This record gives sequence, structure tokens and C-alpha cells, in this order.
Amino acid sequence: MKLTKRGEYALRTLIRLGIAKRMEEGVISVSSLALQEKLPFKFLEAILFELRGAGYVESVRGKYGGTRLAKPMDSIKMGDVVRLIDGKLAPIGCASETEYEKCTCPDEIHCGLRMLMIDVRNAIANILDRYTLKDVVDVTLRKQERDSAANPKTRKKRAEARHADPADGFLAELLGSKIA
Amino acid sequence: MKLTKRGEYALRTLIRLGIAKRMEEGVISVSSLALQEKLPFKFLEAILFELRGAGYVESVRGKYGGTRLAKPMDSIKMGDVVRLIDGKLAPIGCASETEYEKCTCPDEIHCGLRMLMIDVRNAIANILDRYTLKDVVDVTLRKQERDSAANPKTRKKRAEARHADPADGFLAELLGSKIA
DNA sequence: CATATTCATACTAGGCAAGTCGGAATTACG
DNA sequence: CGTAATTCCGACTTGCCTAGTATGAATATG
Repeated sequence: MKLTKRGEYALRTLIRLGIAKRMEEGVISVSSLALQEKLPFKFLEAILFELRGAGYVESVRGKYGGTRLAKPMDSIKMGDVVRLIDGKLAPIGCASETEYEKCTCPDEIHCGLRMLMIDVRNAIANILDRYTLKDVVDVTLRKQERDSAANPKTRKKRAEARHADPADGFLAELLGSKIA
Repeated sequence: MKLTKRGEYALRTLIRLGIAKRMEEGVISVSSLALQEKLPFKFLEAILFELRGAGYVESVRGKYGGTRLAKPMDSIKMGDVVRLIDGKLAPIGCASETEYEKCTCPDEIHCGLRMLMIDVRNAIANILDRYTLKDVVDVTLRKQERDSAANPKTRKKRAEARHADPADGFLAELLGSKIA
């Protein structure tokens, strides 16, 4: 169930470029991006090349050149980026909506594994296809601001017992604010 | 976001063994399992070896030997089997609850990608760690029975337009019955 | 022209997925 | 006992994919 490094770097970079757009930073060179995000320069260059081919980013060549987002952030669905770089969201082919492939099992319609994986696929898609780069950038900036504003003493972490606490997730930050 | 063939085969085989237990079929040989599930014999043998090592199945050696489940089905969480064979559920290490690893990003706490992936991870775990082999076997058998009982003419599929329709999933079958 | 940058392709090292092979050990049956 | 069926178990193969690197051309600034 994993995202490749290529996919991870692509998404991190798009988020970074989204923040840049908010800040009106203009284009950013590959070397700056690589440095800031601590990514291998040449590898990132190749990834940006691919993102450019797909129309997500555009670049300015020559000295003082660089890369920026090429489309409105709310038109970039996270799921589509993952599909571009890493392929289908579904754990197995026979549970994929966009890249279905028949599996070897004797009766696909009554295959328990397929039924289960259809739900897993939809659980993933319900997040990645629902939210856009805009949502992620908004939430990222909001969390950054809130945490830098708060008194560092009062927001002491509870020992960071969990690593995947839903309270630390995207949805908590997104929906938490809608309630408030 | 994919499950390996090894993982797929392991789960399919466990489901098959779960059905066998329900039917009181006793042990099943690797060759039978391979034939029925259309899996490569030697590969399946290796997978069963691993499942046995982890205590999920037990085997009877010699002629007329074979494999059966070694534990109660409701004690076998689907997520744990996936973890055994394929590793963590989370798409990236920094969003894993069980196999966390630090990532290279400058500020993990405020990393938008990590926030998002925490939710993806939890969406997956909410299914795979909630439901057990028992649930999957129950649902599989129920769907099989219902579809073989129904009049084949009335349950004509609507052209199978989608491949990951939630209505064809595990949860629909499971929860659909609870309502009825 | 020097320098900074993207564009584009080709290449590589290593790992891992998906299997296969071969034989030893175990058990049932005649 | 001998043979057939079966699991056990490590070693091996094959090929693709991941995660990069290398090299140089093209482009723009000053």
C-alpha cells in the first residue's frame, strides 16, 4: 500500500509550489526546491519534467528561471497526481475504477477479497479525489500559523505517543476549523 | 498504493480456508488450493509456509495432508495479515502507526502531505483493522447464497459500468444486511 | 561571452516481486 | 517395506522497477 518516493516528492513539491503561489514568490529553481525540501536535485528535476508534461507546472528557462504551478490549485486533485506518478489508487487491479484489470480468481463478483478492496479503494479515493491542492495548502498554512501563534508552552505535545493520530491529520485541521 | 501478488494470494487463500472451515472440509492440500484459486503451486506453497510461521494456519504432513486455519477466524484481522506479508498500511513511513520512520521533510508536524497521508492511512486501517476473516467469510458466503438463490433474470447487472462501485463492496453487503 | 538555468535522453546500481527448483522429511496405504 | 502423496525449507532465477546519476544541448540574463 505504498506511495513511491517519486510520488512523495512530487506531492511535496506541488504543495511547496502551491505555498509559493500564495506567497507570490514567482518561479522557483529546481536547485532551490531541492535544497528547501531536501530532495536529490537531479531526481527532482526529472519529476518536475513529468509534472510539466502533464500540465501541472510550467517553467521559465534560462537564468533566473524556475518552475511554478500551471493551473488553479483547486483544479488539482491529489488523487490524479498520485495516479499520474504511481498509478491506480486501488490495492489490486480488479478493484480499480480507473485502471481495472481482471484477476485470476474463479468468481470475481463473489470474491471476498475484491469486495473488501473495493471499499479500501473507495476509502482512499474519498480522500484523495475529494480534496485538491488548494485544500492541502490552506490546511498546511493554517496549521503553521496557528502553531507559531500559540504559546509554545501551552501546546506541549502529549509525548507524541502516536504517529498517525487522526487529530494530527488533514481532516481534523480542515473540519476542525469549519466547526469553529 | 498496491498490494503485492503475494499479499493478494495470501488473503485469497485465507478466505478460502475460512470457507473450508465453515464447510468442515478438513485440511486442503496446496495443490488443491492452487488449482481452485488458480495460483502457482510453488509460490503458494511458499506463502503458506510464511502464514504457518506466523501462526495463521497449521498443516498436516504426509499423504492426505494439507492446511487448515490455526486460529478462530474472528481473531484474524485483515490488516495484520497485510502487515505480515506486505508491510505497513500507511502510504509513507512518516504516516505509519506501526512502522513509523522519520522522513526528510523539514517540518514533519506541519507537513501537508503527512497530514493527508495520516488520514489515508486511517481510512485504510479503519477497514482492514476493524474487520476480521470471519466478517469477510460471512459476507462472501452470504453474497454467494443470495445470488444463487435469486432469479438470474431479475438480478441482471446494470452493464457493470463501474468496477469499484461501493454497492459491490464488502461494507454494502455487511451493513446492508444489518439494516434488513 | 560567462553564468545560471531548464530540457531531454541515456544510463546504472540495487532491490524486490514473482516465481521456480530440488531435495529432505513425513505420513498413508497396499 | 515400498511407493505415492504431501509438506518443509532453503537456494536460486528472472526481470522489472525504484531511485537515482550523467551528460550535454538549449535558453535566457547581464
